[in-house]
Amino acid sequence: MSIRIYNTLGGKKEEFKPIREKKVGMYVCGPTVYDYSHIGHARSVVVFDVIARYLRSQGYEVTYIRNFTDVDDKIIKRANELGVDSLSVSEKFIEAFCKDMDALNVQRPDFEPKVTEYIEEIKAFVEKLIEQGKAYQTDGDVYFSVESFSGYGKLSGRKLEDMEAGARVEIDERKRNPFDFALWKAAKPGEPFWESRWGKGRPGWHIECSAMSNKLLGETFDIHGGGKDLIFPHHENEIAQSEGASDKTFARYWIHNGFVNINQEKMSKSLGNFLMIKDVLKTYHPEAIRVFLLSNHYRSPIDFTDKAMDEAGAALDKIYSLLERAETNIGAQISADAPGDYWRRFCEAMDDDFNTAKGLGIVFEAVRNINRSLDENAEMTPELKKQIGSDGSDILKIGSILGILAESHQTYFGKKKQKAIEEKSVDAAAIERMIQERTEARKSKNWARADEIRKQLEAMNIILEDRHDGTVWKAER
RNA sequence: GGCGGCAUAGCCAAGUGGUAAGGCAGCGGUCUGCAAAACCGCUAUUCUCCGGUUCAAAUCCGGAUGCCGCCUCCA
Repeated sequence: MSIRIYNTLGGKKEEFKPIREKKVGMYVCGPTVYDYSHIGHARSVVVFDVIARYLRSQGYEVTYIRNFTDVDDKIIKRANELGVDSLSVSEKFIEAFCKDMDALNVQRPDFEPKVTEYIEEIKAFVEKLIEQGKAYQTDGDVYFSVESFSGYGKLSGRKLEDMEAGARVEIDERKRNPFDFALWKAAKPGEPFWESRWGKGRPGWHIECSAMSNKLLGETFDIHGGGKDLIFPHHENEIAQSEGASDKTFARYWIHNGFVNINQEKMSKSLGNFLMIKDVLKTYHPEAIRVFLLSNHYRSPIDFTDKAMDEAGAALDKIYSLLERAETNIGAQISADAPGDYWRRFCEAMDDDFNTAKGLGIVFEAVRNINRSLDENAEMTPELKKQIGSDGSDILKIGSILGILAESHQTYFGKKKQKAIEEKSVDAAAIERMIQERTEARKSKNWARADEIRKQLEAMNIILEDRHDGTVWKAER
């Protein structure tokens, strides 16, 4: 079974064939670190995290790279606002980014290159383009000449002639074509700079990805990803530079994820509705965030609402509850191994352009079927135990790709209780005492007292479940 | 102005030629002292609308309407 990927370059699904058998080079554009990361960054990072995990599960040896842009106008601006140097701004937000992504159970890429660590490679790349006559220098700036690259516009489906009518680009007399873009920018007073043949300056925005991917993955690699907004101009320009310099295909498969909207509105500075990951994490379990992000196809827009997040949380509860029930019934811990039918169907969904939404549907089918099996069979026969262990194992294996179900159900529900205790200032010991009293009341068939206690707890957002082996409590969402 | 995407039940959503996954909410039922949880059943004869191709279309083609994104160093 082969994997099919929707390639932005060409605009259709294609069978995925890596350059080297069973090896994949993947480069994803990371953040410009001038602020905390928002939920949109989370989507991009989670989507490509899942893609990397899935490819590895299918036997590919993946070299996954995600860069940090740590020199940039916005970082300099922020540094000036704060009265610190730009390096301390970028370091601070790189650290914050890593903290957020660790919280979201994102696996670290193999390399996380920073622009400031690849200045020599970038200068050499620019030099090469100048030698080839594809870039030119004016004052201390160096520009790439878009007209030197005949394929310019092939990724975004634009033509230079058409775009000139747009008139949204300021005319810079020093550029030969308004769409020429900076490879190297001369330093203004007070800006960070590196010495170069063209004077003191710093890299332009696009060149870093070309230089770093070239160094780490070679002139041609398999997958290049990022948010949809990067298609133009960023990725278009990367192609122009890289293919201009090497005369070879740059990246073979271009994958772009859709945006996250907030209550049907685009996140934007004017609306001031940027939703930071660190803030969302205060309210929702990180795995619920992943479930939410993966419940739509990665290319579609997705709408962040409290309702959608509550549903994602409920979905996660449902899966963990099933795992708890299954382990209790078979009297053993379930581990992710011995792939079965659900896993096979999950892989079919993922093979079709990483359809995580369909994959999650398969998880719920498994959950329902196992629950039914447990409802219908009072006797736990060895065969039944084996079946449930195997199906549960599929769920965990799928979870290991989606990056969910990484906790034990004890930890998961324990944390939920803990959170309820802290946030709603309930007293766990008091709850236990009340439950104890209710249990006594029930034994003596004092239903009125039993119901009264339950009502009291309900008022504290505590829900009771009377099970065969005792009463347990849960915090209402 | 140029380019691209989307439109599936009350809500979210998968489905790219073979007769509508899954989740949430709702209603009815099983279980329960009563609940909760879980399960079962019901809830789109139909996929924005109009044409066309085909034995067959939510799926392909043309058109209409509506919504959205990019063309601004926003993932």
